[in-house]
Amino acid sequence: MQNNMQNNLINWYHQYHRQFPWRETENPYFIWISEIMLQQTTTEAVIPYFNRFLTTFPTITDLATASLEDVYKLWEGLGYYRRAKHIHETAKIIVHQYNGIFPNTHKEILALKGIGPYTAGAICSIAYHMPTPAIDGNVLRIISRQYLLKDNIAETKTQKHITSIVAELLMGYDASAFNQGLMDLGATICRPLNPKCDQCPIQKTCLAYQNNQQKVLPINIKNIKHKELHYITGIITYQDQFLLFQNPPGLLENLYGFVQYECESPYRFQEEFENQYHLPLSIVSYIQDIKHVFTHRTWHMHIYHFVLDKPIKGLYTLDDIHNLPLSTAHLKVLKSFLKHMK
DNA sequence: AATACGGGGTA
DNA sequence: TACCCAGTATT
Repeated sequence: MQNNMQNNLINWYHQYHRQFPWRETENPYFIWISEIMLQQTTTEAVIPYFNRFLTTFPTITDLATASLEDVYKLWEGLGYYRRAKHIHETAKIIVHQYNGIFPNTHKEILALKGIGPYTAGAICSIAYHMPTPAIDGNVLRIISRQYLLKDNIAETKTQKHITSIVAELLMGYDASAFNQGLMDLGATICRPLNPKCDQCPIQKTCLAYQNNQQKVLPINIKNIKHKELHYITGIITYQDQFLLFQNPPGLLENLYGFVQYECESPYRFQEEFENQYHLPLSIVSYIQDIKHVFTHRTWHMHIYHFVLDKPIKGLYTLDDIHNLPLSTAHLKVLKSFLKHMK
């Protein structure tokens, strides 16, 4: 066996790989769900969601026949809720077009909703041992260091270049162990900050290490515009019920939340509400301010309690709310209100 | 090519 | 703060 980068990585992986629930199976359905959950999400965050999800929906057919609301509820708090919608849609397609069996060609898998180049490559290599690259943030970083690539990994051009390098490296090796080896190496050794080069199985072939550039690479320049938004967030009650609405397409699509307007005062909120619902609203009290940070915006929620004097559509008891998917931001708001009231 | 899309962890 | 995380879809 050659003492090359691939074998060094694969041997290291077999000896030191991390244990995860999704590594106890090669069932393509389980691998699929894990890879979707792991998109831009840490492994620790995913573990409980993965276990709950597959206990609730042990087969693709179980998932396909569930309600979208139940799928969202299981996703509550995990973020990027479009993933839940895509998984549900895709499960139905697999039942109808593939007889409930997860497809087994790269082309068919890549065509499924919510599955892009990374996820298709990961599923094909892990579930089917196909020689497909799976280029994620870890791989971009490791390959940049290994080959001393000084190009910006945020650019498509650089990502294509790295994809072609990995495709070549993979040939003749177990892509499952190789790809997962890169992920584990990136998470534990070849980390973004303070890489542990002294423990690295592929240190000998690492050009960044040889040139002492491991703390400089990769180059990752992206400009993220961050907006600060101020809202009056209304806890609107009628007797023991709360008024919620379901988000339109866009941010937090289909999740339930409290009514909030981007305005200056609770009196403006009253006006906005009366324009929209054609019903009067009384202001009861200020509750508190809560800040919630998203990737590209921050919400400053100034929370007030309002009451309705007539019932309208969209009122839910606390028991009802327990079964509805809410965003983490508005779960915080609800919690704050309940604490404030007792 | 740029932007929208969550939430939590880390230094 | 700023950046990162087993990225994808849309414009």
